[in-house]
Amino acid sequence: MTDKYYANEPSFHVAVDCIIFGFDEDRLQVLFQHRNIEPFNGELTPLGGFVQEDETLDEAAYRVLTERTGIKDLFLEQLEAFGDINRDPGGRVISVAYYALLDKANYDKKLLEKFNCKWMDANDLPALYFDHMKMMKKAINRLQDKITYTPIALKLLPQEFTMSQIQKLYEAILDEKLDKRNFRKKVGEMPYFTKTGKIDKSTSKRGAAIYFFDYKMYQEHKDYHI
Amino acid sequence: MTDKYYANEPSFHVAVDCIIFGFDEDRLQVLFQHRNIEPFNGELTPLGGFVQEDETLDEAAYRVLTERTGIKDLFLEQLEAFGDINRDPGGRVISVAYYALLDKANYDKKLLEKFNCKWMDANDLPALYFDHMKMMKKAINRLQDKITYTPIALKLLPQEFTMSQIQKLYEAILDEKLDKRNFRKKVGEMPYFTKTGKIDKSTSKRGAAIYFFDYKMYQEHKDYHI
DNA sequence: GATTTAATGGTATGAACTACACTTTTATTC
DNA sequence: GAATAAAAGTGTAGTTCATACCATTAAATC
Repeated sequence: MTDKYYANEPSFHVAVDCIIFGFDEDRLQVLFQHRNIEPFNGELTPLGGFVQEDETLDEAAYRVLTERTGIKDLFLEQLEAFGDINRDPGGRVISVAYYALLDKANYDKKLLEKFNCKWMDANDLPALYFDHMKMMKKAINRLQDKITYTPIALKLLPQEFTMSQIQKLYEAILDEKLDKRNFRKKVGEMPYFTKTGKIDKSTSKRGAAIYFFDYKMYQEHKDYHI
Repeated sequence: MTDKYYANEPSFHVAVDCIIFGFDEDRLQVLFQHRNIEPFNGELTPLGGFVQEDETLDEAAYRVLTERTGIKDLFLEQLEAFGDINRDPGGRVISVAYYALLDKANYDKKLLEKFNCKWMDANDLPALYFDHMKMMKKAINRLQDKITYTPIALKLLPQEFTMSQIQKLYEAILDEKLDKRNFRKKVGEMPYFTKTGKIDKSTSKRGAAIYFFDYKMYQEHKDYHI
């Protein structure tokens, strides 16, 4: 990389930190890793890594995410850059925070162990170092906001799901009970939630209709909200 | 700055770019500067500068802003970090975009000339280089979003203003006509818009009531929206 | 005092959200 | 095979909120 114009300007290590959300039955969860570098070696942190010269910020985040979870079908979005001078006592590091949504069921257990990762309940987070708690709060706020006008939350579920599952998912994210009939009414009005015809009997004797989300149709009818 | 832990990681120039909004009678405007460094020397860009070792990102943005406008009472918020590899042909630079709102009336004309700055109409932007147009779009979207649930737009007006002024301001930002009665109804319901008792006769024979925004009261009654 | 110019104030309609409780289905149990 | 249990599924009335829509008022100018 040529640097003939800006050579006199200071430079900084730049990292990405990914707040990775998963969903388990009825709980929103966040993925942490035991840090394997000093300082704070061994402590829990969001998954992160340093940006390399041959990658964009988004690519760095995607790399960290895929190499440690193996999951490629996910939602990933930047939150904000964090640049306080002493945010990391190990050195001046500017960190760009991301959040991601993925289906835990796709997560390779071996990778989880190999990288020493751990799911934690989003309502019961461990003590966090640096400004990681700020990132967490920002990520949860963004997620809560965004699921009210986009269907990104579905990335937390398998491709097929029941109404009860979506509702539990929304309740977990928004951290409040929702009215069943009103919720189903709204979701039912959206043309891109489609019945597969299949029935899930795993959670009730009666069985629940299984839906899938028609991403193609969604592109044409974005005008409905949950 | 110690760097004993991360010394092997790459490092990058980090810049801030500020999308600065102003308001003039009935137009939303954006401040640009003629770039004074190669490449693209002389072209219009948002106000920007390199982050220094002794400052946070926010501080860098605030510095760029105050040193070139002289204004200290403003709204400043980060948008997002931009890190494409070739976004700046002059070298690898990761830029953190900010947007700011300020009252043009406070702007020192001498500084404007000294730094070769120029207000442009937000609906009639010049050709922009790098990813500056992306930043612009993001800034305008954020602004449009945010004024519907916070009163930040008032930072674009003098401390005292008439109802017509706020309405024109909102119309300029949202780029649509608003119904006068409905607008006044909503604003009137908010306790923190307070009449000063003064009357502005500059724009009408009848005269319009002058209001001010009670920031203290706002802290207690955030539950009203425009 | 006639004219001009912008400021001011209210109502009726439709849309959207909220609250709320019983019936259906079928596997399991006795 | 009748009773039970457990979750899925369904509709309506009330209320709140957003929208559409103009005539009157005040004061300065001529």
